[in-house]
Amino acid sequence: MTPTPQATDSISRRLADSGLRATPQREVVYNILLQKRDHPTADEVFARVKPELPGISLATVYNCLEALVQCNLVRSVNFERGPTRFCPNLHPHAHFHDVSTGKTHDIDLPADLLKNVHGILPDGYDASSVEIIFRGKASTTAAHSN
Amino acid sequence: MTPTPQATDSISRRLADSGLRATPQREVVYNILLQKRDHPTADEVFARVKPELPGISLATVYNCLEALVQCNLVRSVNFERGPTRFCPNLHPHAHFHDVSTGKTHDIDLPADLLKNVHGILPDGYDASSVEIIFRGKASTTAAHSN
DNA sequence: GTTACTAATTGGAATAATTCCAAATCTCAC
DNA sequence: GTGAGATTTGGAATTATTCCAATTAGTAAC
Repeated sequence: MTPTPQATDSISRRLADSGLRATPQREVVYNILLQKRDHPTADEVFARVKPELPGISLATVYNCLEALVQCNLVRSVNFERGPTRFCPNLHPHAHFHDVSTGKTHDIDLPADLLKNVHGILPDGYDASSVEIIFRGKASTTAAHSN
Repeated sequence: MTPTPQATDSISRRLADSGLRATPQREVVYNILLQKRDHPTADEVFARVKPELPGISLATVYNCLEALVQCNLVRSVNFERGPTRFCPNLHPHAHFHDVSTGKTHDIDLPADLLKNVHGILPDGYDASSVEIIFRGKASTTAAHSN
């Protein structure tokens, strides 16, 4: 649950690999995402970062999130209509959007299923990524993560 | 490819089933969606409807689309960031978003795969729907539909 | 360590998509 | 035909995001 000690190192490397610099703003934004994995919006990230970096601007938060997405440290998710949400990227996972709580849960995506899903594509379709989004209700016992 | 003759009947019934009225605007909007299944945005639908119904407003197009979605005649899809897109709902299908052309292709979703996908949900998660969105490139030979 | 170059940040303005609202209009049931 | 409620309309308002120009910060070469 606490950020890993080598997080700062890894973010530097990852950013550098994509030709981007590791700035304090980017590091703080990333750590905020790691701290509470509830798929926050850019606005929510902004609010959480401000106490730590009072001078930061919303535009910078957008920039940082974009940079983190670009270097594959973070994934962006879009549910219908609303603002884009962000999660630090681990292993392949689907998203379950609970319509009664509004919360989003990560659902582990087994490799073989991922393969089967790609298998439905006809010849000539070359998918670089696939996003799977469930909508429904999660019982309270299931709703521990968010 | 041409709208089915009984489309007007079926839309009336479907709307009524959801407690909604069948207005000329709703019928025209629905027929427009049937005529060209290229997943248009609300703006695009507006542009296509105007020649037929010059007095229609954009707000009404949004209202009509919402009504059609509500009674399950139409499905709304959201790719990252951009505006919501609409398709007349047939059988279960995934979406392939071609990043080079911007076009969206329907991908047939076999029942057994759909079942497998739902199978990854842990106990306590009850999904009412699932959306599968591929991103990538389609070869020109594959890209006949849009 | 300066210098010079480029990237990143900032705040505010601008844009895009959608929703809200109040007034006019239409529809259906009676 | 009248009345209640649904629908449409146009414009204003909102939300999320992007753009922009000016400043600041980081980096590499000397």
